[in-house]
Amino acid sequence: MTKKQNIKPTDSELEILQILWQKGPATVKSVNEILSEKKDVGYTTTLKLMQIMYEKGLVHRNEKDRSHIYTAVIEENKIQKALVEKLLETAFSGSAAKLVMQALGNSKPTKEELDKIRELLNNIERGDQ
Amino acid sequence: MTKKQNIKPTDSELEILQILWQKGPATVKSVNEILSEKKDVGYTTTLKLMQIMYEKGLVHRNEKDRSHIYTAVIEENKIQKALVEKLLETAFSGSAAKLVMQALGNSKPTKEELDKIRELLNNIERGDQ
DNA sequence: TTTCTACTACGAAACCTTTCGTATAAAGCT
DNA sequence: AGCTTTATACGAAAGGTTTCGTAGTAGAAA
Repeated sequence: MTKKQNIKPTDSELEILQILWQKGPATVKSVNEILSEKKDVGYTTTLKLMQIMYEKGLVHRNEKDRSHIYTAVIEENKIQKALVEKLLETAFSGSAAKLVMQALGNSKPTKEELDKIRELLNNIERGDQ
Repeated sequence: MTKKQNIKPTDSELEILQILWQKGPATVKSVNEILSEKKDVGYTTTLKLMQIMYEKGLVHRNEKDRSHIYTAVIEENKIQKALVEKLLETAFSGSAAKLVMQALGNSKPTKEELDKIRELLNNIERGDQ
């Protein structure tokens, strides 16, 4: 029986997960440093959030050293998938195409990205993957 | 001075907005009927939510009849745009292409949808629209 | 007119998220 | 040893969302 994995991080938790995905294992201190670059947040606030995330099983932590080292447990992909699915359901009535059009319509993808998407489209059509 | 329009509906509010977008103007009763098909929710809960949405300016209501008729004020597109932008920022580090791949990878778009997306890709590349 | 039904209004509880202050303790310094 | 620094732990407040019970009321039915 493995611990049930919570797949619905809050907004603040997501911000922290993003940092962990990007940096890899990190201490509260370093996460907070990055976090406070873009928002005004106290150290103990970040600490508390990360402790809660630990209780929820969103992160793992190594307590060997005095300053614990936290690691994201859930893969970035899984969260992305869940969030896209949720958005699809709650705001696009399940139409992925509509979501895609919105996303593309409001951004400036590079030629490379466009080509990658084309390739994916072709694969889907061929029934690949 | 027009009332400031709140662009961040909560999850429950979104569910209601979706119904209003789909059905057009509707009473609390009919919204609740649809809502309770997929979740267990009491009538007064839906009523309260819609009253709050009214206070926030998310919906408009016609009080002529005894059962008020509610209409979504915000356009579906605007919310979709805002939500996609938020998701892009909070979970995809701004990469629309990644989001698109996720959305497509986990759904089965029809040939028509695929073609529409291809067309959009071409337009973007040509610098159209 | 009285009763019944179908509404709205509203307060308050329950719950969740975010924030931060204070307590405590280990480690390093003098 | 005593003092300072740097951590964690934890409780609790503040604010927001969701839920629902109760009260009030207009209109229909008897």
